[in-house]
Amino acid sequence: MWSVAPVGAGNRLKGGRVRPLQRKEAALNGSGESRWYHERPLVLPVRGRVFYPRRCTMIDLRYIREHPDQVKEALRKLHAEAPIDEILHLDADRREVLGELEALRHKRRVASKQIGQMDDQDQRQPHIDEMRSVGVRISDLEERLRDVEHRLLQALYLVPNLPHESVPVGADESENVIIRQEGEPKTAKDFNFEPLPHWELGPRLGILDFERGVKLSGSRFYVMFGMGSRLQRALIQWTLDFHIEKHGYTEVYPPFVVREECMWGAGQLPKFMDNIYHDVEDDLWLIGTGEIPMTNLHREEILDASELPKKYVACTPCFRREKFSAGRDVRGIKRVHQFEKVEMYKFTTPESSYEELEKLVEDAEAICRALEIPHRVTQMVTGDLGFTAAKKYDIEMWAPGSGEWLEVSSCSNCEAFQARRAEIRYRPGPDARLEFVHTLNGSGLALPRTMIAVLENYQQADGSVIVPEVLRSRMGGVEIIKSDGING
RNA sequence: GGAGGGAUGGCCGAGUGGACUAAGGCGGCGGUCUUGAAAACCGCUGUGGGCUCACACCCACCGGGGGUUCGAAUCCCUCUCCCUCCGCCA
Repeated sequence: MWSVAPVGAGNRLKGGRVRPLQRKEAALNGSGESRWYHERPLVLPVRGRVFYPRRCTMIDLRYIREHPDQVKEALRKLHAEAPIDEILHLDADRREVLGELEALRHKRRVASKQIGQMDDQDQRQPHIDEMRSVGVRISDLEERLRDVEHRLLQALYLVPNLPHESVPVGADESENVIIRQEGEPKTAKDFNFEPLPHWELGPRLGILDFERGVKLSGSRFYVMFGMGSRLQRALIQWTLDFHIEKHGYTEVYPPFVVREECMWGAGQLPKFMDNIYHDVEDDLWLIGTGEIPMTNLHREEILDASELPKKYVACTPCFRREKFSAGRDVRGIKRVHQFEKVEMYKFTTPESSYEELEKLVEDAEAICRALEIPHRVTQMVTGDLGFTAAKKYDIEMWAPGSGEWLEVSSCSNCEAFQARRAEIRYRPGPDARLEFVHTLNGSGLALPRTMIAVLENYQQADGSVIVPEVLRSRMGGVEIIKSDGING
């Protein structure tokens, strides 16, 4: 059960919340007074155990300990905050307590062995009495240690990944750097008519239905019909096959709901707690991206150096509460609660991860190119990196109807950030120490936005949409989606 | 949903309060022997942390957590996971 030393509210995660959890068994059998609800500490559990900093997060802690100024400087560039001073303080506390505790444990161990070898009860008793008092001190120190480690770990989990040196410094997304662009954005002049946004185009064709989405599930939900649904399915299959056959990825079909520790491992918790759907009944979490199950495929594993890099691709639904973007992008299918995404994921050695990041971006771009849709690659500046990435590129497709560049892919190198949280390691050589792998993820691509780009780029004056050539064989040879295409 | 059985090192597997510093075996690494290999024999073997320039040393880890005890793989409580059978079911 989750019994740890009591921690004051001030030690709880900033912005987090402590969720009451139903634990009938615990309430019935446990020692606590609470009847039906237990407060759960916000500590990463792994296989049901509390995940102490002595485990994998220690490497990160050691870096903070030895380079506090660099860490603070990096956080400043990220425009992020983390309790570094608190971490340093707790770390010092921890080591002080630990030193004292271990000395006492050693003393007890030696003495206990001697007591076991004594026959004479009168001879034993004074030693037993002494060790009894040592045991009390050990218990006290252990409780202090638990408390300190608990607080230390909570603080550590608030530290975002630090940026790679090659990432340009910038405050926010407005300063992101355009790396390259392929194709010219199409304008009304190119079309010879005013291109429609997909939220008009789709319903007119009878392939997108927002009213029924609301009827079934509420705002930000939608229904696709006929050739719309078929177009998406063709895109998914074609994209998966593309990455499998041309880029050497292994297809994965993972669960779409996961345990809480998967969320911590992938870096979704604690930061994005309020953006994730969570089933309280069985304590399962709906994935917001395929990155989550794929990160955890090798959680707590030691990979063989010879099998790196491991490259996976999966199409998964993604569920997002979008609590942080209320009122933004409310029209169309650009920002929705449920969508499909083809996700690429790599486990690599530290030496090759940046090379693999470039390849990852190229793999995603190849999809844009094959679809013949203008796109560009942008690099995130430090202020727009997010919580888990050390370096990140976005790929944007031009949507002429909506009149904007649409982020269809995001490719990140998380370095050891997720590997450390999920404890994914490999042995670099026969006698080498275990090291954390690097993990990378990249959409290849996100379906609704790719659908938007296809619909808006391939639309014609009469409201019909040409099917991109590469998809036709998967759509029964259909070349044009017309308004009578519902049953097509 | 019901009943039962389990969880020990890379793997198999012994271990009911003190020599567990975890038996034995398999695998792996090194060596002896050999022209070479096999076999045989000998030795070694995990993870994390603390303290260290380093070595050495110390602490923890037998599914997780808590407890009893001078002392716990072993006893108690609790949670999780896995397996088998029955029931239900796409």
